[in-house]
Amino acid sequence: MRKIIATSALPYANGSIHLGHLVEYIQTDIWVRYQRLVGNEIHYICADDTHGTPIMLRAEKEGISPEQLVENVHKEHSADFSDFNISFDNFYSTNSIENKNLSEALYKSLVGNNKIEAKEIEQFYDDKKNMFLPDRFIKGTCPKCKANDQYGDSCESCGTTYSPTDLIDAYSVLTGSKPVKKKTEHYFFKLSECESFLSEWTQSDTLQKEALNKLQEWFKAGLADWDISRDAPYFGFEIPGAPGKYFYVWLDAPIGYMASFKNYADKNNLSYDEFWNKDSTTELVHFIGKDILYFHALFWPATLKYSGHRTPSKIYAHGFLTVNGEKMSKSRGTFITARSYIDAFKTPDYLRYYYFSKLNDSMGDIDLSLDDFIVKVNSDLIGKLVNIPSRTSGFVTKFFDNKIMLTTYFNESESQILVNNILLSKDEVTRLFEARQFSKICRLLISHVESVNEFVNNKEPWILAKDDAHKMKDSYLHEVCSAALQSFRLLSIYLSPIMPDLTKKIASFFNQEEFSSIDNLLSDVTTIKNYEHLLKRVEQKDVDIMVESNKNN
RNA sequence: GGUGAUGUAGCUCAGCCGGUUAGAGCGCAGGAUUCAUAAUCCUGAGGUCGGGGGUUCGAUCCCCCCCAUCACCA
Repeated sequence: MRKIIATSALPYANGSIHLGHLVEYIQTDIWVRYQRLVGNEIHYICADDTHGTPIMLRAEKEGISPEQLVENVHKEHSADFSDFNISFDNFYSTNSIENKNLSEALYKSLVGNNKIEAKEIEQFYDDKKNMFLPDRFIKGTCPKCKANDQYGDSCESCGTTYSPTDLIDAYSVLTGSKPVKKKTEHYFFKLSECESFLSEWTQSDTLQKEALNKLQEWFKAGLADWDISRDAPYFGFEIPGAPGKYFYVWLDAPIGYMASFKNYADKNNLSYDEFWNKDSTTELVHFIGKDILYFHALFWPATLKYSGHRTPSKIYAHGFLTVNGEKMSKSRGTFITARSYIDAFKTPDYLRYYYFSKLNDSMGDIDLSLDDFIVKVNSDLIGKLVNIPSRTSGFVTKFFDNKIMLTTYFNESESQILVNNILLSKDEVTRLFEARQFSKICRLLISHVESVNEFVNNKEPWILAKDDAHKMKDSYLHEVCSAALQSFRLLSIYLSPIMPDLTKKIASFFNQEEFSSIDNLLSDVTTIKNYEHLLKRVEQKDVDIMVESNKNN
């Protein structure tokens, strides 16, 4: 049995969860639920990322403390994840005592290993607000295309990147005053000294090919030391022995994975050390978006390595979400929040299925086409999948007292073959789950679903039902309906990591609590409940309501 | 600007190391069927595989250029 920690990236506690975030949480959750289904020990860990200037300033604007803000957001995020059936074992916060202790401890180890260096740098400063300004809090006119109100790091109009000094008429977003340069001492993590380790680590089957390509660019450019400190005022952890200096949010954010696990392990009698010690034999798997590859494939393993910990086993990066082929947009209503989706559809399964049908192991972007969403979900799930019990269980209820035959008692070769083909797909399905080839699983399973419908069509149970001989137990009619229903049950087990709401209902239809293991596919299920419709169609008007509600945000 | 990715039937996507008539689902047309909350099954039409050039006996799949879209540039 494998022992695994899986993580999804920590959502920033500065805004609501939207459908773009959910690509990652749904992808991870499906993978995690699959691991549980095959009996591996897996701990799904996450937390809110709570520190940094944007959070400090937003709290100030709302007239509350940053602590209060991140607590409010934590409640909102927790409810969103729960409603999407994201099965975290722990969803914690980086603003926690465990994270403070671990961040300090890791930092001290880095200092002990001579990987931290203090350097004096110059930064922009807002002297009305008395604080240093991150690049994105400085705006001005683009030196190249003269577009107004461009951020301090790059121009959204022409795409040029530059430093804030290049801007014409730069001003502070906070006060409008002209930023002035000011010297300050910062702490740097000497990433430049980690090159040989990182070069080796990144090539040890921890990354996707595309990610590796990307890293080659960075290696080619040479690794620069990493500025890990910020000056007060800053919402975060103060650096030990350095009053007024705080850890940069990206230092303590990934340590939040450890902190969340520590918090969880302490409550559940698990060994923290077994998972994080240098010589750990457990697996550490990070699911991330391709935008934060830099942090997870360079800083993070280097931080772990030089603080005496194990390094990640796998970094799985996914692409971005587009809606209707375009970047999510607030004015078009395609910047869709998790909450508005749930309000409109009540169950996450439609979206979980749709993402599942499109996801694979690459870093490519995926598109949520809302028209396609409606037809795909309705056609695959309602038209084909749920149609199986809908069209066959009536006979079982009417003639066979809700009893279905065990597959081992099937006499007829076609019903045996139908079920066997589905059983035989188990290895393929598990292999594809493990490899995150979700869209391939989807095609495979739907083709089985189609075979079941084809089988029912060919066997014409409604004709058989006109003959009294077929209304007897173990008759051919009984076998045909049982084969369809048993097939449906097996397919539902394969689908259970994807659609927990739906498959829980299906389990209950077969008088089972839930589908908890893939190992006993042929458990002795013999009775069904009277059929009640399992899933409602997706209506255009629900999509419209959702899109409309996002236009006002 | 540099780097990387993407561009395959109306739509959403598959296409392994280059190799016989390029695939699926949806949609569309025709047919079968009526058990199922217009749900199923069969058949069919549909593509100069972004454009141009090259390598090769042969390229959607390799190389170069161009166009479009997107991302990253710490």
